[in-house]
Amino acid sequence: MSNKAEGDLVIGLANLQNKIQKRLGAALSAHGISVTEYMVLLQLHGAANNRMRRIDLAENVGLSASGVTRLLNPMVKIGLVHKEENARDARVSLVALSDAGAQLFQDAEVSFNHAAQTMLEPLDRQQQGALAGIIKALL
Amino acid sequence: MSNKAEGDLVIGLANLQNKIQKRLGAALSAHGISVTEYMVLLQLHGAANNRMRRIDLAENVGLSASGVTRLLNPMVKIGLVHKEENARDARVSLVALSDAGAQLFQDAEVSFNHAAQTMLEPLDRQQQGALAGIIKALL
DNA sequence: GATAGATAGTTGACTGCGCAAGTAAATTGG
DNA sequence: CCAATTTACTTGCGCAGTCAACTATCTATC
Repeated sequence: MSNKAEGDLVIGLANLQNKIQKRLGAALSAHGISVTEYMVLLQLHGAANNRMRRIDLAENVGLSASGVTRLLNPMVKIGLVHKEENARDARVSLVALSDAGAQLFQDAEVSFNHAAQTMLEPLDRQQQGALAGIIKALL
Repeated sequence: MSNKAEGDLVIGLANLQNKIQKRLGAALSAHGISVTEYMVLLQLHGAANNRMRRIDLAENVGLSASGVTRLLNPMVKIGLVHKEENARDARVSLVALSDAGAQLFQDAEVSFNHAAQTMLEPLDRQQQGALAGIIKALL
C-alpha cells in the first residue's frame, strides 16, 4: 500500500510542467504575450461568436475572477480584446476577441504549436496517444 | 504537418497541472506549508547528509536563486531548516534539514502521497506505467 | 412586489517569485 | 601574485495572481 509511486509521478509532472511553461513563455514572448494571455486568446478564439463572460474565462484558464480582471486590463488597452455589455443581464461584461487579437492569436498559435511539437518530440506515437488518454482521464 | 495535436496535449498538461497544484496545496495546507516548501523538504530529505547548497536547491525545485533566498527565510525562522557555512568555500551557505523539518516532512509526505494517489486513481496500471515513461522521456 | 439571497465583477492589500544590480569570495591568466 | 572573470548569494523593484470586502444586479419567496 505504498503510494510513493504516485507521489513520484506527481512530482515528475510538476517538474515537467515547470520546464514546459518556461519554454512556452520564451516562445510566446516573441509575440509580446504571456502563456496566460495566450490561453485567453485561445479560449476566445474557440468560443461562440468569439466572446465569453469573464467568469467563464476565469474558469477555463484556471484563474480567479479578480485575476481575469487584472489580466484583461492591459489586453483591452492594447486592443486585443474589448468589453461588451449584456443587454439581458447588466451584471455580466462580455469579453470579445478583436480583429487584432485574432490576428495575434493566429501568429502566436504557430509558435506555440511548434514549441509544443519540439518538446514532445521524444515521445513516440504510442506514448503521445497514451498521454492524451491520461490527460483526458485525469481532467 | 499539423502540430495542433501537440499543442492540445501541452494545453491539457497545463490544465492538469493547474488542477493538481491546487489539490496538493489544499492537502499540504493542513501542515502549514506550500507545495514549493514541500519540494524543498523533499530535496533536503533526499540529499546527502540532509543538506544542500542553495543554488542546487534552486535548480532542483525550479526556482531562481533569489526565489530560494526568499522562500527559505521564513523556513529558517520557524526552524524547519537551518543555515550552515562551508569551510572550504565561504561563498556558499548550506541549507540543512532540522529535526523539526524532518518530522514535518514525514507527516506531510503522507498527506502528499495520499493526495497524489487519489488524483491518479482514474488511471489503470498500464496508464500509470506509461505516464512514468513519458515523464522520464520528457524531463 | 419587498426582502433575502445568489451571482458578476472590481478593488485593496498581500504573497510569491523573477530580473537586474550589488557584494563577497573563489578561480583563472598573464 | 595581481587583475579580470566567474560563482554564490542577497536585495530592490516590479508583475502576476489570490483572498476578502464591496457594489451592482438578478432571482426567488412570501
